[in-house]
Amino acid sequence: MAELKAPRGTCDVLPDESDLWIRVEGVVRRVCRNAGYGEIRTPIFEHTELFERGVGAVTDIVEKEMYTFLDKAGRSITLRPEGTAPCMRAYLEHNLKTRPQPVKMYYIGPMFRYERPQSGRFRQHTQFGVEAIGSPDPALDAEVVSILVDVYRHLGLSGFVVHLNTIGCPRCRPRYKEALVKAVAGWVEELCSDCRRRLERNPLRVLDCKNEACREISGNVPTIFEFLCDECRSHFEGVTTYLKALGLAYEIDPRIVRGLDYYTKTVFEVVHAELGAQDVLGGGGRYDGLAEDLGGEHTPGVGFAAGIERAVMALKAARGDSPGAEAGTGIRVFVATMGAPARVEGFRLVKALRERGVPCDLDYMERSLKAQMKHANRCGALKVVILGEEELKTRVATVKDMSTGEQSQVALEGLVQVLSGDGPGTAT
RNA sequence: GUGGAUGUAGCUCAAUGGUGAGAGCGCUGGACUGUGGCUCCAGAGGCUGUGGGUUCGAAUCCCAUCAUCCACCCCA
Repeated sequence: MAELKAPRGTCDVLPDESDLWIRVEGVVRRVCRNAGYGEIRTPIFEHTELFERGVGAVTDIVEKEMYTFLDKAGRSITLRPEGTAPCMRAYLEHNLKTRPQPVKMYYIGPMFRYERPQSGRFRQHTQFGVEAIGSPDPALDAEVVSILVDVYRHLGLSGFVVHLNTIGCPRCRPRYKEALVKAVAGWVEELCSDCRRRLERNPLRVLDCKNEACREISGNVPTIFEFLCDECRSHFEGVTTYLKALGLAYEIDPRIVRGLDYYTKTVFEVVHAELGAQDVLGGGGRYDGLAEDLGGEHTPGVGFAAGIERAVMALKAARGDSPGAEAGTGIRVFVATMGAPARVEGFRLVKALRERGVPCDLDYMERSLKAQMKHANRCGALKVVILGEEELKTRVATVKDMSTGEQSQVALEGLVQVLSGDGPGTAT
């Protein structure tokens, strides 16, 4: 057992698994680009103040989960815990309002939160997300939801559900909070200790408590829909209209409230049944107040963030998690050689094949021919080129098809062409 | 930060307080001196997480610590 291990809550993605990651990232990029979103790459650390003001000073993230340190000049720096505030910061800093609106951006990258690790939760995790900044149009809310869903659909994932809600705006939300507190007032004794605390700090959180008793109580409480102002009501209707137009299935779930302060109006989550307690694949919403929180002028925006680790977990759960017949190394051709002169020839051949875009490899362990064949098989090679003294002498290599076992003789000169699929192949 | 479970070979796991800690898979080699998958044989690989303690004797019992897993809180 190695004495040096990856820090708590972090992990290595080994080559076996990285294929899956690359697939997820590829789908994200394709779906985003098709919808007119360009990639933004913001720093991995920011001034601590950005998150204190953006995410909200009384959120759990800011209160206890940030990786914060002083740099050598005494500045307070924080490893980013989320991607939306940095995107908005970049929008304001670079005056992106001077560009055609809305500005649509996506990102993929690591986020950091000092939390106790558990299934689906890490101290460094990777999020992909999109932000559409500069327009209050409910069509954008729906677009953003559909982008997230499309990513999962294109990954072949099923068994996920879109939960949709609205949490109003600074005009109507306080009225609802008040009504909520009043409605629960008679049952405070029945609430769990966490919820009693929530009641004071953030009453909406009582709605998504997992405790049975709390759920029963909050189930009988008025929903926010009765308290929405006209603007929020029509915005929500707009969002649902557009979602229906897309034929996108969703469930209105008055319990989802989200934990970051900047959300207004639309909030949503995509949950997956097979993920355990941390079942949220991704979530997001509208944040029309964020720009002002950061000292900019009023600028509406919507977006989401989703966890790549969780997407990968869901994909693994779906395929029964049987990497089994080892995904292979992606090698198509293996060049087996015997003797030093043949190895030099093989080394050149491998280089030539790679130049032609054929993934190939040869032995580096001084293995016997037999062992090289075995190795080639395990690597998943489709063809093996055998080069020995005889082949060198006659300038004709033996090519074995690993699935049929058939062998053919191919002149060295035409080998690259045959193996790269250009020529019909076979000879002499 | 809180609660529970678990730490033995690269992986999955055995071993009543009592010889030199084992097996399967994987890895390397051989049977087959130039031919993979199947089979058989062999080899390499361990400070039993770490540090204390109890004991004639500890992988095993006790304490501490670290780590992992699961759940809470919260979130991706």
